[in-house]
Amino acid sequence: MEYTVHKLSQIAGISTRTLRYYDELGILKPARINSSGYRIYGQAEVNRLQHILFYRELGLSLDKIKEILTASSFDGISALQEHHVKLLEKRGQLDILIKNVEKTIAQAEGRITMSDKEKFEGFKQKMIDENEAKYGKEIREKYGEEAVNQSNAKVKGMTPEQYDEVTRLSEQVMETLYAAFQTGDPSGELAQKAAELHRQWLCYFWDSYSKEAHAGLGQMYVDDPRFTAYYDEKQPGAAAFLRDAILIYTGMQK
Amino acid sequence: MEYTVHKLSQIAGISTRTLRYYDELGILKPARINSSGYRIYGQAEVNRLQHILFYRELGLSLDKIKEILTASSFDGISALQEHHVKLLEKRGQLDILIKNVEKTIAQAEGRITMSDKEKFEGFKQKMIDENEAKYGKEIREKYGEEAVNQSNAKVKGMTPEQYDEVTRLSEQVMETLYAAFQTGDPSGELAQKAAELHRQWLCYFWDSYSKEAHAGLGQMYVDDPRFTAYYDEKQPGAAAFLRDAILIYTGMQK
DNA sequence: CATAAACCTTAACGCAGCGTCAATGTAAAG
DNA sequence: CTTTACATTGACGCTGCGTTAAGGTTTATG
Repeated sequence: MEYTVHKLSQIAGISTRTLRYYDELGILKPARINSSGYRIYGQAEVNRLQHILFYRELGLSLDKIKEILTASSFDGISALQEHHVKLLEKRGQLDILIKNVEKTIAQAEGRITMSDKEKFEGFKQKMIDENEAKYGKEIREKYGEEAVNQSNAKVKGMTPEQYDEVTRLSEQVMETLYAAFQTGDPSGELAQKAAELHRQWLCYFWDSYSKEAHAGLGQMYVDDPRFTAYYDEKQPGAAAFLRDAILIYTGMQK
Repeated sequence: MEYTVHKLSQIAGISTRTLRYYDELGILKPARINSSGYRIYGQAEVNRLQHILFYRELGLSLDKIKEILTASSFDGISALQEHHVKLLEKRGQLDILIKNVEKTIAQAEGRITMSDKEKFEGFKQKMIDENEAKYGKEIREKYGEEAVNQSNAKVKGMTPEQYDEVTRLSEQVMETLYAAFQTGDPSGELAQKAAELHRQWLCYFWDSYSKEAHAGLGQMYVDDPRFTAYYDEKQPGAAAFLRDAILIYTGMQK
């Protein structure tokens, strides 16, 4: 596909000004200029822009991004793997911040005490910035390429079709679950469909399916508060609702 | 405690320049000025700064932050609860970005196909900004105050001591688990301690404990890939290791 | 007791990463 | 053939500080 500034800005969610600025800086030049002087971007530029946005998300300056991208040693795939590592780190920081605000609420309500230092845990971007030196070198040396990707092991063993299907399924489970939750009836059609989709999704990871194990997993969604938070994030009570739907679906409870 | 600019900047992880700038803007004024003209901050200012940093983290301009904080209707606790909601949303966005990079890697390796649009999923901060209107109003109206806090329901029912204990315990589980993982022996002393800590942690959420349920939960940590990722994030294989340790601990397997 | 180190102050300029006009040209649709 | 929706190159403006300058204060140490 070929894109003009406007089209590319649309799909990337940025402004046309930004694209022209990146051109001006030499960080993202269009593939060619047409007869009217319009910037035309191709596939390579789309991918390059994605890299730019990842780096920007991680707080790098445009200067550094240019430096990295124009380096002869730049390799797309290993860069993506570095993005992955850094994004997980960033999520770790966010988790700390979330714990922070939870604790602060508890403290404001007089349920716990909290030091002033604790009140600022999770804000520090310093850690991320300092890691820039390490970033992509030390980490990989320390754990090796394979270990870094090991968490994707199950996904990696899949065919493209399976991968697509499992992604689609997990999204469908969520969508259906939330829609079903609105009805309030775990034995209803929507809720049972959610349970069925959940079963299909599970079968991509389980060697053999059993009703008991399925029902057990549903119970765990309620038993473990971290998992409850996962499902309840968008709709509180969704985890318990899913468990009830699964219990009915598996016939373990009427 | 009372702090000078330097001390406060240290514990908050920001620069002294920033503190003076916030003073200049009238967004965070010191509690008093001492005889030498030094800025002295007190407890109220520490809390206010924390609010400022939360809002800044969520992308608000200093102008808006000032507006919010100086409004007569400002309430600390409900602001904290709004921070909580927004931070969870932000983590959702981050999760999308992480999925994005994982898919992009798979695509680069030729395992799946991916549209150009998909390559920019998760970058959009627009969604967050657009939600600002809803933020804290619609959500609370729809589900009611209690429902919003329902995910914390279990935690809320705890005494300060219990809350502290459960937080400490979950950290200990992780630490002990990772240390045990290094030994490679799920029947070893460290691994069994991790299982014991895990049991203690569970008992804060379960009404009654049974070996079978505990062992079942351990199995679920491996069955559900999302949960596996939770434990495997720092050390791949940790989830399966914990399951094995629990199986031995509960006597369900030698 | 002096003096160096480590703080504090205000004032002013500088910079990145765009947003936002302005003035103008081009493509596609009715 | 005109309107509408694009495109172009400037150029100025803004936010949120970093940084330096030119100086006062406090504390530790020889």
